[in-house]
Amino acid sequence: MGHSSGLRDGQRGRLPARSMAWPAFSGSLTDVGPQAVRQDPDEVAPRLRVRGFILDTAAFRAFEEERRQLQSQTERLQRERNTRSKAIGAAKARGEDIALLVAQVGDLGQRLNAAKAAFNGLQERLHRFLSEIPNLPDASVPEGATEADNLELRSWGRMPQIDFEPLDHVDLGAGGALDFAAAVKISGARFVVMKGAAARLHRALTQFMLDTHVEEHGYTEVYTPYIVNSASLFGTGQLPKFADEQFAIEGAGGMHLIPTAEVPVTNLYRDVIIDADALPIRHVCHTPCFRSEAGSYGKDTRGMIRQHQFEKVELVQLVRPEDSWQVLEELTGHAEAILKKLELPYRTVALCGGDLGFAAAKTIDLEVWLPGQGRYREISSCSNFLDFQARRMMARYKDAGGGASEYVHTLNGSALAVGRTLVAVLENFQDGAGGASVPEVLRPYMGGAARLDLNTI
RNA sequence: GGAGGGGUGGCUGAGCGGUCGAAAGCGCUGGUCUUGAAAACCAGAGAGGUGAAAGCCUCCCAGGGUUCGAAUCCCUGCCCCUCCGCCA
Repeated sequence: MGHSSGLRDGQRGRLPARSMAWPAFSGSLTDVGPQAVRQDPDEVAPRLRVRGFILDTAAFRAFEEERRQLQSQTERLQRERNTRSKAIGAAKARGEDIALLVAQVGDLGQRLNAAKAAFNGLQERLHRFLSEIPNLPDASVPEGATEADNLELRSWGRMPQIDFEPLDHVDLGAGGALDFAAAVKISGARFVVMKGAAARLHRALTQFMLDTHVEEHGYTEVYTPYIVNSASLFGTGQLPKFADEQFAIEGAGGMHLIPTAEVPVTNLYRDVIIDADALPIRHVCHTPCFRSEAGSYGKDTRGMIRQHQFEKVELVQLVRPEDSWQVLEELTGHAEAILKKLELPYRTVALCGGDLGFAAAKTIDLEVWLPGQGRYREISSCSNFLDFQARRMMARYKDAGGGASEYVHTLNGSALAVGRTLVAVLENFQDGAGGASVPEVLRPYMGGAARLDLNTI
């Protein structure tokens, strides 16, 4: 314990890369982040292979060897400078002539600067190398490369009895309720304009989800900025590796549109030592999410399944390490509760290693049944990050009695993606007459209406 | 947008370019005292890197510069505060 491997100190979590702290390593090899690489690359490499990440242990060893050499050289010169300067100061205090001493220093400063530059350059490359290593998957994560290898855990609900050919949401909204053409004109592909009943349904879903999590699941609602700095994106793991997937704001010094509320909400606790009594911390937050969808060309181009802008109600928890697996189950249950209340059939799957996000140790997806497409589609993703994000952002907790601070564990999950939920409601509750019935729980949010007319806007 | 003032350890707040990693107070930890607590008194304690260890090296917002030597001087950036202007 207390063992640490920070690359740079006193500069925690700030970008650019040069000034970012590498979070410390302070635990056993079990269930720690890639920092364990520094302890035992050979132990970590096979575990990373489960998610398809090949750890270049040879490169790492080369880095370490160079680091060792440059660091000791730099520190030796620093020590010499300190010693000589102190001697000069002491001589001066005694009123002696210091000219000779100063002359003896020679080109020490030059040599030190050169050594420092070499060391800093190495540090930067090493830091980049380490910060692009994903979290270690939990032992329970199934092997596999793609979505097809995900493991179905359970399913809930009954498929709707539709005695006509079900339409998908694009056709259901073709009367203008979902206006993709308008969105193309004012923005471009992968956007939607919702009108009339659809727009109201979208708002109703959001309010319903927020109210449920606040009133029934004990979450505290937060409202956050939709634009964040790079340090925040580093903290949750979107940077440096996934810059392409974010929308950066030009000329704004590293500001980005948020890809998910996870970023601003989790980063509320960046560089914070939380009172242990305050745990668990539970936040629910509704935000738009912005994703460039780079690399998904040709994928889900029809409809509003994959958009550059969508709304999401997100659950975020910060918990004591020993509680995080239990909390993953609970948090997933909170997301499931929304689907159940909406009477939407879904199934639960454990993501395989290859499908796992960068920062997650384990992820459970909820997939809702879409009659219009005749398949299940992801509508929520609930993950345990263990201390991976906490290390990146220095989010720690401390017991009241003092003692060392420890990293919290962070979790989050969509509950739910609002746009996809709207799609699911329209497709599952379509009535074959250009409309859809409104799930009971939503009616109070829809002015009591029991049916949506999608053709009148 | 304009004009000023600032960023020092958990907090408040000192700090002539040379034993300053940094005074003091508060808070914190341990002890004495007390039935217990409070008060009082005494003692202790920053974070990190590296190394088997001794030790050595960083860190006074960040980056750069001047200097034998920078918390202290200079430049740039970021952030905060006050006033003016504009504004949902």
